[in-house]
Amino acid sequence: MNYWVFKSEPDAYGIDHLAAEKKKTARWDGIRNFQARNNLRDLVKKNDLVLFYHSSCKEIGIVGTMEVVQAAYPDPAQFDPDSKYYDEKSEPDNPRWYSVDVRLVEKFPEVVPTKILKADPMTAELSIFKQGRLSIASVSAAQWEAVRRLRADGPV
DNA sequence: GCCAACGTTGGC
DNA sequence: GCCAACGTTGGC
Repeated sequence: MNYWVFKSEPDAYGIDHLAAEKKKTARWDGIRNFQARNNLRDLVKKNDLVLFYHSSCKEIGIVGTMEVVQAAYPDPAQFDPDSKYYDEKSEPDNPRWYSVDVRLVEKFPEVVPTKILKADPMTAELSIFKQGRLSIASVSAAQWEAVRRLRADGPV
């Protein structure tokens, strides 16, 4: 089983949106970056665990955890001309973009903010800080454990 | 809202 | 296949 971090702007889709979904489950779609796509399509598997990261917002940081409930399948939005994720270059028999389905496991009582994450030697190495654009990135078991610890010891 | 950093595109 | 220009992301 692998660990991941998924990034999203909460104004567009945040953890509270996921919490409000039926069965707290939703399609994670709109990934339009090739390296993120490769991770999603080839490496993200059912039952993998995911950190939910809020970017470009007031409280930037890790806000909870999710579980992958459905491995990669073609993102239907790429074929929908009305979607902002429409991609005219993608063909149905050779889709460019993929989605997975995720279920909310836990919303943290407090955001674990970037300041705290960057202060910890383990989580400072998270790829979200190393490679800004990667919206789907792997997390080591040690990093996952470090986040769990920061969450438990975090600011009151 | 600004600006730096990076991914993608397109001309050669 | 390189690389400059462009657009977008994302932290502050």
